[in-house]
Amino acid sequence: MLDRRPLEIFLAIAEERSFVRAADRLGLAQPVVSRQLQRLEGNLGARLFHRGSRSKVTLTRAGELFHDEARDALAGLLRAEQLGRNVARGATGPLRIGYVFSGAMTALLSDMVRGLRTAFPDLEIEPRLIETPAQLRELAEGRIDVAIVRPRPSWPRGAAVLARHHEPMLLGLGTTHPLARHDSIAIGDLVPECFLTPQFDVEDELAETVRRLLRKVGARPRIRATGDFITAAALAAAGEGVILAPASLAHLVIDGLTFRPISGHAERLELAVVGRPELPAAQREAIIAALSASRTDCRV
Amino acid sequence: MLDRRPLEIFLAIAEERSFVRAADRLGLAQPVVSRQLQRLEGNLGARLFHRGSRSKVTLTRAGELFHDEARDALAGLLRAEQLGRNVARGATGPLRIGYVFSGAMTALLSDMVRGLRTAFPDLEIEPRLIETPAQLRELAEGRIDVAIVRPRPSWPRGAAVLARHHEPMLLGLGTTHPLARHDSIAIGDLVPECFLTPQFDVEDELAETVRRLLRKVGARPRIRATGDFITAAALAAAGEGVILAPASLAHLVIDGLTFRPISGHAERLELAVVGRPELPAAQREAIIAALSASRTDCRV
DNA sequence: TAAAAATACTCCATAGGTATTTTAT
DNA sequence: ATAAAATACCTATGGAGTATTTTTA
Repeated sequence: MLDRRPLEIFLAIAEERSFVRAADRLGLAQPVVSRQLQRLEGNLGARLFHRGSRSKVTLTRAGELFHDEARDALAGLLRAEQLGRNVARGATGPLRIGYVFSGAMTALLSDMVRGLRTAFPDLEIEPRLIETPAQLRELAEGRIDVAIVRPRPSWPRGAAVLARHHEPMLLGLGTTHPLARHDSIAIGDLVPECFLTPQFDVEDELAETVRRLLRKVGARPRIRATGDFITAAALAAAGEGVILAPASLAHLVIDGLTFRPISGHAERLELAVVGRPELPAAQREAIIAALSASRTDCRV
Repeated sequence: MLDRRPLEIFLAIAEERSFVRAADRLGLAQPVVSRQLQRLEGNLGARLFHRGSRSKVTLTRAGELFHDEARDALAGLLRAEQLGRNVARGATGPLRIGYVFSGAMTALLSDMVRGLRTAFPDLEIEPRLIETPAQLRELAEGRIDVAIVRPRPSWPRGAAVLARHHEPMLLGLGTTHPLARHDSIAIGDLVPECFLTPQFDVEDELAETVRRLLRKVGARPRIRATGDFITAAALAAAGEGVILAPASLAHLVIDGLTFRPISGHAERLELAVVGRPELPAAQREAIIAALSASRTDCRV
């Protein structure tokens, strides 16, 4: 029964202490203000203003008591509307990002987060490290909003591929390693080498990549799991083995470690950024913009 | 822009998880619900529900985020409306009662407070002891709502006289006092007596009444001020003097004290209950009812 | 196919506008 | 006399209804 308009009008009169000025402020004709207030007073059953034709309009006691609640109620409506619009634009609320380790290793995750943060300062960005299959499941269930995953032949119903990313994998090895004398390294030369791979989970991205690489020359790699990527890099620098890393990590300067391209059909790192169906357009665009702007090879 | 109706409809759909049932609950036709929600979604710029013809209607993520604010906003509106009505009925908010001492000495104040409390449990009743002229000033300025005062030939503009109260003043004196042998006492016999009067302020009601009484026989009273009424009564019981008290206090049993009517044109206690112009009708009626029901002689 | 939401239209209540009157200073 | 609120009357937006079509499990 009590609606928004009468509250606005009531509060405008209360602030302006005049029906004419209240009408003016709201862009209405004065009789509209008169009638709306009368209707409100009728509904509540009490006069809210003393009005004299020449004298100042003043709140009655009932009006004073009503005033605060009315203001709060209207503020509540405005806040709901504001929040609704922000939610719609994707400018507020939580945004849950799933990513595989490679997503963090390349610049994909950080570029995306930076771009979103710039566009929507109030967004609650929540990144979570999840393997690809689990991400796709959670994406379908609406438990994450964006997924950075390994490419799949098919995607969950309605999921939108926002970007595809691919870059070569480089070989990281100690500067004193014999192979470091070559500008690029043939896959065949890698057969006797020990590959150091960070192992996070049962499904181990990098180890799998290494296996695919050596399978091209009919060999199985020697693999040594390490706890994390930095450990692997440090051991490689010490000559304990070699590591595979995406090209975008080549600028990662580690003392005694150098990177070389792998000649021939080198393994490439492939990633895809996928948004859930109802991802707000503004967020989609911000993500695409952030990834297009990134220096890595990225096409939508 | 955001109004009450769309919020109600949004929340109804969210609760019922069905457009048809939501329409049913609100007593609307189903297309109304559809259109209103579409308009809301258009205004906000986001879908709020997933709807399939056969499947359950479920909130989108935007809808979930919007839901809480929407509910709060609507609750705010309802509360404002509720409070508005209560204020209008006079069922809530502060009610400031001014009263002169006689108002408390007779049953007027307590009857009024009891009646109002019964009718409006939530009312914040604030009684304040104020002299008559100050009460009338505060009544005109809207700083008190009801005044229990000595009658005046004219009242502030718009002030409504809710009740007039008058009762005889009795003489209180020690049971062993010589005058106590008479059933009623002539004013002339009181000339030599010492009147004990509680003195609260410069304007001293009871002392003034005593002076008016003795003036009828051309005499000036001996007056002895005491701090409060009970002290005066105790001293009178001890034979230190006599007191004047309204008849409604005659049932006040104090050991050694007895009351006698004053014959002839005895002074009468006159009080009036006046409400400020905009006093809610329900409060006016509750006051009148409370005072009519009281045993004291009271006419409106 | 059947149940539910969307669309197409019709109607009318009321928000809003203009012109005028009333009121209090 | 005049500024401001109230009243009278008109218009049109949009809220609500009925009938119908579209959609998907």
